[in-house]
Amino acid sequence: MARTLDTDRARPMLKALADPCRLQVLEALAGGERCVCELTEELGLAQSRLSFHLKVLRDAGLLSDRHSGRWVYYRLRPEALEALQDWLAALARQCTAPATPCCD
Amino acid sequence: MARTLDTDRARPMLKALADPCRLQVLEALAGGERCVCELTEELGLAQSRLSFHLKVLRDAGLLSDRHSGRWVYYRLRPEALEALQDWLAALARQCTAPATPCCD
DNA sequence: CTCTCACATCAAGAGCTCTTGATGGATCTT
DNA sequence: AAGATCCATCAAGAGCTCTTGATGTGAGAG
Repeated sequence: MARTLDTDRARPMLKALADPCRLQVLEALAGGERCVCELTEELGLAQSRLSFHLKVLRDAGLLSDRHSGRWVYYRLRPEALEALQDWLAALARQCTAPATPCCD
Repeated sequence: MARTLDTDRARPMLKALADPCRLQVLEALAGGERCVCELTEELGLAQSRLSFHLKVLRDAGLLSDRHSGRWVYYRLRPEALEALQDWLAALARQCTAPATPCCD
C-alpha cells in the first residue's frame, strides 16, 4: 500500500486518457512496444499529430520511450495503469457509506 | 468476467473524469450520497456550474441521482468505477508482451 | 561532408468545453 | 394563490486543446 495515487496525480493521467486518438495509441501499445513509424502507419495518423499525443501520454507517465538509433520505441507503463486502478478502487471502496440525509 | 469494458464505453467515462472540477465532485461523493445544495456549499461552486458537471458525470454513468421532494441526491456508481478498473487491468495485462523490433 | 530518414517542435487557426448570468419548472411554505 | 427554494437548462463568450503544415534536430547512409 502507501502508493495509492492522490487525485492531483491521477488528474493528468485521466486528462491524457480522455482523447479518442490517444486511446487508439494505447490500444496499439497494449500489444507491446512499438516504434513511432509503426504507429504512424498502423493508426493512419499524421506524424506531427501522433508525436503530439505521444508526448501528452508520456508526460502523464503512461508511456515510456526508448531510443535506438534513429528510432524511438514507446511502451505502456503498467505501473501507471495500476496506480490509476488503485485510485479508482479507493474511490469505490469509500462510496458505499450510508446516505446522510440532507437539509432536515 | 465478460463484462470488461471496451474502449468505446470507457472513453466517455475517462472524458468525464478529466476535469478538476468534476474530480472535486467525485471526491466529495466518495464520502457518500450528497444532495446538490450540500455540494454547492461544500465545493463553493456556482449552482449552474455544478449542475453542468453533475450532468456530465451522470451521462457518463459514473453517478446516479435520486429525487426526494425538491432535493436531488447524487452518489457514485461503484459498478462504473469497477468497470473502468477492469478496463485498465486488461490493458496492463497485455502490455508486458516482448518488444517486436521494428524496421529491420 | 552531404543527404536522407525518424522524430520533435512550433505557430496559427479550427473546434470543442467550460463558465457565467438569466430563465424555467417543480416542490414546498405560508 | 403567491412567494420561496432547489435544481436544470439555455445562450453567449472565454478559454483551452487539438490539427495542420512547416521547420528543426540528431542519427545513419553514401
